[in-house]
Amino acid sequence: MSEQVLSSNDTVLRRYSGYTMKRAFNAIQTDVNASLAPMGLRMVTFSALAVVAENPGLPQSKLAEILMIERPNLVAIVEELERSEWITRDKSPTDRRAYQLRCTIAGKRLYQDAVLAVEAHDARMTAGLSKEEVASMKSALQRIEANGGIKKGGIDVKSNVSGA
Amino acid sequence: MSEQVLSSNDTVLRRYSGYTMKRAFNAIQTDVNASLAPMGLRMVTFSALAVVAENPGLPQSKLAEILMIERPNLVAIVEELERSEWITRDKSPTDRRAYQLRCTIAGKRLYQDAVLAVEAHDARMTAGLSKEEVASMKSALQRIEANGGIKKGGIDVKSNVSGA
DNA sequence: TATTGTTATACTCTATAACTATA
DNA sequence: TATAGTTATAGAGTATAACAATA
Repeated sequence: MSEQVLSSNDTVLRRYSGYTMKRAFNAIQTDVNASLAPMGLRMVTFSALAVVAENPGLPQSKLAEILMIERPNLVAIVEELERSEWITRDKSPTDRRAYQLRCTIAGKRLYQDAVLAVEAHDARMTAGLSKEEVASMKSALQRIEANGGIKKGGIDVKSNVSGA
Repeated sequence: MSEQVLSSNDTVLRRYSGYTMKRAFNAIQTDVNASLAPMGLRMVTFSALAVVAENPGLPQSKLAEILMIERPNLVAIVEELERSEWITRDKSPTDRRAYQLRCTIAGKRLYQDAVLAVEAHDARMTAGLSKEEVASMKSALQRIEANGGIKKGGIDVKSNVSGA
């Protein structure tokens, strides 16, 4: 024993917003997925269901844009919701390339239950924080998100980092 | 047109901390990886390098525990840092199963450069927020992380953090 | 020419089981 | 028996190219 391990902690990383945010988000994701799993939903399928419920008739391309998911990756998500008969995909009468997404009755009912589960999850995760503290945190997070979209010298800053 | 698409936004999801946090973290991750890529680092390899730099001699199992990475997944990360000759893996004299991780001179130099890059990244992402707002956000995020470890009716009660 | 939805594909991240060599 | 490091593997999540049908 006593391998001369010092404080053996991550103090040095805690000064970066990103590290702390990653750990908090991991905790959130674990908890929300555990909360939604019993009703057959995941974080992303809940998000898609919510946006469809609030924007009936919207096409997949719009849903993908709203959730910032690439169109190819949305296909399986929409299929999953359709297979469970929580949403319908009807051909658009004005654009025969597009589908109109809408919640079924069962989908709306599930969505209502899921909202309660996610609200309970949110309350659990923010326990000990005042409404003002949570509001302030969300505001800061949205500012960070907005700052991310800013490109500096006209150079396109994207995420693609392939090895090699 | 007028596909009857309403606000076509994600307002309904913005009330959940997790959704806003996911979007903010995506922005952070994209930016930090773009910042570190030119020096051959990613977010996770930077984190590992930082912890090794601050805790010379620690074994992989401890590094995995600190960063909350499963041991099998840490192997490739450590290999990557070793192959680049930024850390060394010496057999522990007191436990022949374990390795002692240490930064090389080049690793320490790279780490210093990377710290500057990550600090610049952090300043960029939190631009427009006061020091107090950033500190408050981090505090809230750490509280959320701590709340995640707590199981209510069960056995798994972890650390009870201060406050409340 | 551009867009919608799709297929195929590939790379990353994450989680688990099981092995070896030690303890 | 338990632990340190490893291998193999499988599941998500994410990104791009290219296609058919349609605009």
